[in-house]
Amino acid sequence: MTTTPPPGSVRPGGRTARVRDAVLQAAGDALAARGFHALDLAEIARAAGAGKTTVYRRWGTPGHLAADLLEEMAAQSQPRTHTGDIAADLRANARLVVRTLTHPRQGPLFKALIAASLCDEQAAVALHRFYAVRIAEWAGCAADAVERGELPPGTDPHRVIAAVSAPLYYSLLNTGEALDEQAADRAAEAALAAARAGILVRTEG
Amino acid sequence: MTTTPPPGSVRPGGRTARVRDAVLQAAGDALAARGFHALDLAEIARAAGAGKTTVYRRWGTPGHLAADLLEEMAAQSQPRTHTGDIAADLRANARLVVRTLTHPRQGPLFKALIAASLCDEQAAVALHRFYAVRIAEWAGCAADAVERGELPPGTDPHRVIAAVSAPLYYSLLNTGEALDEQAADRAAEAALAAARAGILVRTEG
DNA sequence: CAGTAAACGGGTCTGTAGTTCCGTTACGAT
DNA sequence: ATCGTAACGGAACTACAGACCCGTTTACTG
Repeated sequence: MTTTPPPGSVRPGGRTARVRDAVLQAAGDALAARGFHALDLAEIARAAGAGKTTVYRRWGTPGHLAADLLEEMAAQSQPRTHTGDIAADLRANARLVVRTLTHPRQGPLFKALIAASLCDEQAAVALHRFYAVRIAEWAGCAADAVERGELPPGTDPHRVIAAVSAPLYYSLLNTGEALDEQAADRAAEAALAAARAGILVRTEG
Repeated sequence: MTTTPPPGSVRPGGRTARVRDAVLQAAGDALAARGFHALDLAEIARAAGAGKTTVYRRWGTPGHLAADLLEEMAAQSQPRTHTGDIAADLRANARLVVRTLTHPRQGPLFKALIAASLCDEQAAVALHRFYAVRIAEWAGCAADAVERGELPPGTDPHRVIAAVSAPLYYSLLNTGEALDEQAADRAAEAALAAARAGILVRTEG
């Protein structure tokens, strides 16, 4: 019993890569425009100029397609700012999150991808990896702040960054509260206050 | 042009109410067991012992069914604790949220309902109302704390309660981090630290 | 308690998402 | 440059979610 390699993995270049790019682009557009529930693989194939069979063979379900898009997004993750001041760095991070979530394309896209992660296990894993990458990128500024003595020793840089985003996503998903620059700055300051109070420390386990 | 009243609104008692209860129960079970994407109205009808036509006529789409379930849940919202100590109250709230989100039925159900809110506008409105009700219920303990001088004047009780839940939902949805009692206590303490620092105040607007 | 129409529900029909088949294209190894 | 086969893609097929029809049950009114 030999395991058949997944389609697209043996000859990943040329046409295969072009099809993947076109399909992921079309999937992103469709997710942003209509949401995860309306993701129709046949329509994606049409928009991408690819064959319906191809899309079904390589991705199979909307969830797997969303997962692949998330992996691509994680791979193209952008670098953080470096102001050398923890308050300014956290504020920059919070404002970036708000700008992303209120962006006419990115906002709905992120909502759709979160919906996908709640409907498909593979998409969930990909989404968690995506946020792990984003948090790891920004954790540097909190680690530097500990180094400089701006935050208590033992502070977990990942927890600090996560604490900045958390209230923003809570507004987006749970309460539907508006996201603006004030909300961003408040989120950054709240995370900073908690970190300074020594709440966001590493825990053994 | 007379507007036709929605089915079930003219004769809301007797059989109509029984069917609604059975359908919402079956919908909750299905959402918890298989998630929002797998919500099939015909299957719900079968499980509820109702006619397929009835379910399609009264709810029409999975999103509307989820919205109705959320309204029912908001109406049956449970009262909060009253310890008279803000730290203890926030910890109780955080632990309740963690217990709910890790509950074998409630956890998947909440995930499914959030997925529904990201796929259907009506479900989104219902979800936001649900959290508004929950937050309003618990905001009392923060308002009392301001009254007692445990929190700075001008503190927004709703923001304090939202700040407790936010990191827990962020772990559930974005990072996939485990939710335990430690996480609950940390969330409560972080919210308290931010509130004491005067970050979570009402803003004019 | 009787009459009316609101709501239910079984049976049937249909549009379409997803599968399968098979010929064509072109990646990549030699 | 040549060749084997991985991957693509058009077209026909199938299963089933969701719509429709119409007879039956029953909630509310007076």
